[in-house]
Amino acid sequence: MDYLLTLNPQQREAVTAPPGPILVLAGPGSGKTRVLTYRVAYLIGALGVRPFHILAVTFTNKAAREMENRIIATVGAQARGVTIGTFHATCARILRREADHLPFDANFVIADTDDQRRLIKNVLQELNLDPKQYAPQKLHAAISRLKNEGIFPENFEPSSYGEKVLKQVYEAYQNRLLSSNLVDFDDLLLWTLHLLQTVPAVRQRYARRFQHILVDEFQDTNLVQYELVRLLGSHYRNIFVVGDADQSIYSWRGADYRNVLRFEQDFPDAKVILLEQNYRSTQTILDAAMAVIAPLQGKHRKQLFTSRGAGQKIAIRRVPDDREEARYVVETIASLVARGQAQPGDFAIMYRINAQSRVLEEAFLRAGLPYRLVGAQRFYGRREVKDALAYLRLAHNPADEPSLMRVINVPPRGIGTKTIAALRTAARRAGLAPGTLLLHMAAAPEDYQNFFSPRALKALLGFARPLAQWYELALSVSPADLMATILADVGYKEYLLDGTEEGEERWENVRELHRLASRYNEEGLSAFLEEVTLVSDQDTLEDAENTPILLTLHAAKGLEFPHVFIVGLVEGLLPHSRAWDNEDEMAEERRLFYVGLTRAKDQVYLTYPEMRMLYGYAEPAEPSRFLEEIPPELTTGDHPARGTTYWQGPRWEPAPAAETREPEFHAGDKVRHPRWGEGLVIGSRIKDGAELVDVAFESVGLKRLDAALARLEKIT
DNA sequence: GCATCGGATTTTTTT
DNA sequence: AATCCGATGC
Repeated sequence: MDYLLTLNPQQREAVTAPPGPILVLAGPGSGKTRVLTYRVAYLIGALGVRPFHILAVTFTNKAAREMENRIIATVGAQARGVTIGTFHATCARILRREADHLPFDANFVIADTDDQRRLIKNVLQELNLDPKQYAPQKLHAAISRLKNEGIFPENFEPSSYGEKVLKQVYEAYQNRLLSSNLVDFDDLLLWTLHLLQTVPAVRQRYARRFQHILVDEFQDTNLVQYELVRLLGSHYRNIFVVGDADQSIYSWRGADYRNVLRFEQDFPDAKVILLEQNYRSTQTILDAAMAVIAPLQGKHRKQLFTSRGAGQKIAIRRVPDDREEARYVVETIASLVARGQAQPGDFAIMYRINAQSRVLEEAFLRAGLPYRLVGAQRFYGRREVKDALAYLRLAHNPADEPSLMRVINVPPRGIGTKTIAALRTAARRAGLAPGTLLLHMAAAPEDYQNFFSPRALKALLGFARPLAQWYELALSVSPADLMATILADVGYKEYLLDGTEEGEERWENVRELHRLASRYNEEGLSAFLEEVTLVSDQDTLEDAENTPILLTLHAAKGLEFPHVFIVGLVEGLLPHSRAWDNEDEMAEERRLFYVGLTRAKDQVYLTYPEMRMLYGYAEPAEPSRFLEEIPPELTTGDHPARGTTYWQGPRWEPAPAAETREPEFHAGDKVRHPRWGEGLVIGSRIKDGAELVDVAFESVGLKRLDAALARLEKIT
């Protein structure tokens, strides 16, 4: 147990605490991953707990893999018996095993966001609801919220007309999922909870099996997850949770950091251990980070400290726009690397929204420097990848309606909206999923002659017959071979390769997917489909390569880098404009910035552009309020409070009177711009005290300008 | 049934 | 800017 010697007293206290409920409040960089890992090792090595009786829940699959490897390194191969995984993956395993008690069967497929949206749109159509009035996205979010609170459609009591509609949609949506043998992300948790609540035998089996439960990132669990932990731990009460309320950044997906308080209430005998010493960052970085979250009130206000010393000041840089910002990032990295002061892999560039990655990518490409982008979306979100996966899912489970609808006419095979509507109707009458009906049709086409026009029947059979073959084939061949067969059958390669470069790229992606599938020869199709659906963004990150990494602040959680850039520090982006009128969301933006800052070991670089791109237009941007709150003495460069004149002239204040100000420019005015020449004013409006003028220039087309900044001159 | 065009709409973060 | 949607014409 040499590893115990490497821990500080608080860490050791946590690792060696006697069984029972334990709450570890761990600041960033305080070694919580080590504590969790060693705790498992200690349970096995010192207390003789059998790995089979341990459940460890992590936030990403990558974290799960790492933890497993580290436990194995500490206590040996027997550690493989520990159940380690994300909530979602663990629940999926339980549901497959216990499917007998549930309204779907064990080979269910997990519906991703895309499937969910598709289904909701279908449901709206079926219920004759206008998707303009009831935005599918909003409904989806509302349904997800209900699920995260543990509410099934039948338990939802609507209290307004809107909620009544919501209930209707939720009900229909849930039925669709079930008839397609699908389970969405939230369902994985919800059905597992339902199972544990309603089938005592199952609850007891798992509660007795998991003598010890450990949960990482506890501040980002939602209510259902909390209940799951509580029920699974109900027999032994050995629940070890680690979290940091200041790093709670997922409330929009139902996470509730108050689970930390709830835990203290539900387990009044819980031992609470504080880890405050930071082993990651310099004191300057910690001081800046604490300043950012100082306005938040909390019960346990932490004082982060390190023995590493002050270190470098935080570099703040003001830049004209996002392109210059990206150039600054790339040049700074290149010059530090050239001078031998850092390795390319020492750098991470973080941003608030994914859209910001593009300009950065372009800058790296232009400079000819390699980079890595963290984000599953990048690959698994591609149309061609989704198509190929939909085919595989369909072969695995023909009842999968979203997958069927996705590919039934891709490549085009004469099955249009009319035919699909007829197929749907026929399926509903027969009480079958459309895909199942197609299987029947392939076997006995004559049964359907009366229902479909000859033309429709022929088109449908053109799909139904191969589908029936794939369904057979799926049982006997590997996922990779199945994929190859299907794609060859439908001529997918020819469909993609249309002579354009984009087509080439798409086909490359399909081949990449095929390569991934070939890793699942042993585990089979079901495992492959599950893996590709549950990948998290971080899971796509491979450690080996020595290149800078681009990622969102959310994806940065749990990671650390010597040098961290956070870009786009302007009002509207960080904090995001969606948080402007909501105190809770604003607090979360603050924590998000805090998470970003505390990822850095040695040096932080913050940048803010004067102009922000929005929907293709440049708009003037104000420095983020968070930037101003960092004590200037911790920084070098362009701290907004350093008295650097912001815009030319007096600083632009959104005065109340300005709201009623009349625009100086009007549609029809002719104007001249020093750079773009003559143009015609299309319109002008006052927004936040600034006059925004839309001008159509002969030279460059339509531009939106701030009248106070652009030197626009009226001409007659 | 399908391709094309123009207009509207969009972006927060992700399992 | 990029994508999605619906209307139009073939």
